[in-house]
Amino acid sequence: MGTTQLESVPEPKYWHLKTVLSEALDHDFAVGEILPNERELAARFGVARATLRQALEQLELEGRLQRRRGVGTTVAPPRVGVAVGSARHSWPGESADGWEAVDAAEALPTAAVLKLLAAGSGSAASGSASAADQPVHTVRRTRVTEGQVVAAELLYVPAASVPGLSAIDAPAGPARARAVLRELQRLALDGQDRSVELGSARADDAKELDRLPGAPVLLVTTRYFTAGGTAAVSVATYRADTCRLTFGDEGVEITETRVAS
Amino acid sequence: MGTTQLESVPEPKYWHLKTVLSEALDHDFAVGEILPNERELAARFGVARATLRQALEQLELEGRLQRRRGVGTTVAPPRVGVAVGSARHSWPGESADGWEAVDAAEALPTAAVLKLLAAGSGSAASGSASAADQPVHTVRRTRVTEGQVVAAELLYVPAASVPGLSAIDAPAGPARARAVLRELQRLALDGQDRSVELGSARADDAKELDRLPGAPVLLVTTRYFTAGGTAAVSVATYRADTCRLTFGDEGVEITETRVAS
DNA sequence: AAGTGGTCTAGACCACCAA
DNA sequence: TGGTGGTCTAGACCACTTA
Repeated sequence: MGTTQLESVPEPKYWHLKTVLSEALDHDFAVGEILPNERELAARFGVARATLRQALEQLELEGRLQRRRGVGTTVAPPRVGVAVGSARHSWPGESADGWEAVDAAEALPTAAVLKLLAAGSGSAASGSASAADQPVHTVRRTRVTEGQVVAAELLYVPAASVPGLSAIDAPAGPARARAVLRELQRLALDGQDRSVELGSARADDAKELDRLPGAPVLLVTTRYFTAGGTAAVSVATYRADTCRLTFGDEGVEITETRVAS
Repeated sequence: MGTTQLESVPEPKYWHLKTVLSEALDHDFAVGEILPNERELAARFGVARATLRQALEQLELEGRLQRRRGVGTTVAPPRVGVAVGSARHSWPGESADGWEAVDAAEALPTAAVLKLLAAGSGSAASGSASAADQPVHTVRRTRVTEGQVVAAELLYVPAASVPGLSAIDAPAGPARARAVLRELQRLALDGQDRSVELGSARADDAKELDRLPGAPVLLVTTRYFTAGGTAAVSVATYRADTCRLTFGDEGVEITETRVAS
């Protein structure tokens, strides 16, 4: 009666497990060190393997662990900070910032891409279905930081945006991708627009990022504006486990995060 | 022999399930509509409940579904875009942007907070342990968008940063929090620094965000610089399921994302 | 071939919400 | 009180890596 029943909520096992493991990682393990395998860890803590895995999954989500099938679970290094918003208003590929052109192709835009391209154009051009029939050049790029692929990007450039685009005759491959970027850079960039959200890796992106499909990723969507409207849209898929996106307005960079509870 | 064995990889059940459900959500369901419960869905698809849950978890991670214990699973509305980087270089609380001061307190900084505050100060002041002994004012804020709490923030202000801070005598509560912010705004802001990463909600943040502990969140860490160095640091915890962080340099806003595979 | 993490099952019980 | 999602178990088999 008088007892206030303060927090009688039983903490879930996996949550407690995660806390214990997290502290063990801080004190008793070095970066890169291999943990005991899941079956042994589960036995050691007296829980089912599924419960143990639930704790490991969260720690991996937080960038503390790295798990690879057939290999084992290792202690992850601190997340690498990748600059996303430092160079203000520039076309993709204008500065050597770790991006590598991979390939380029031409296709009709999906509904989602069309929607991204349509917004911001101001005039209500959605009346006719013309935009959907216009082909879109897609450029695939990859971003490498500290020897590791941290992001895969798809850039969509409507053929109508860039006049010189139809003259490109390079065969598929990096050369063609670079050619498309070069043409794009000829235009006057009026502004850009960026958003970040959580997603899960599509099969193709996952392969490029050396992760399993469905792995958590940070989706960075950028729209590039010219006087004519939205000239291009890119969707970059960053590994959420290993990356920290930085939007430093200056050269300064945050070195480490993790605010303990 | 001649058969190239093209992609003999069997797609995991939960992955296929997710695809099927995703398309069903697009075509046959309206926002807010309640899905059949997990046991029935599992039976309908002929899989174990755990497998069905794996698919639902991913869809929730992608912001397509919303699940509430004791209630059910509903179709989520499109993510709300919350502006994070629009107002350039301003102290927290300077513009009425949906943030509400909740409380303020004073405590010794944790090692992680200390680290964030130390970096960027230029001079090697880490020699003495003085900073660790200096109390830090912590301000709790909450951000509401469209009637929903989308973020919880903890702002750390070293007492040494702001001279007028020691004179504050307001009792705990919103009034005290606002008083601390007011003092902070008196300083000249030299610059700021921002990073975004994936995390899981601590118990206190989860409560504020109306989620379970461990829910996926986007951690936005901001450092505020004055001539004297890092004057304050804030860590904002955004609901990853419902939020899309926008860094628009202008008034333009992305309206919808989701690039289908 | 042996060992790892990834997937899947068929149950059980619990915490929470609404009627 | 009944129905929902959340947690947990003790198994099984599979895909992958390494030796």
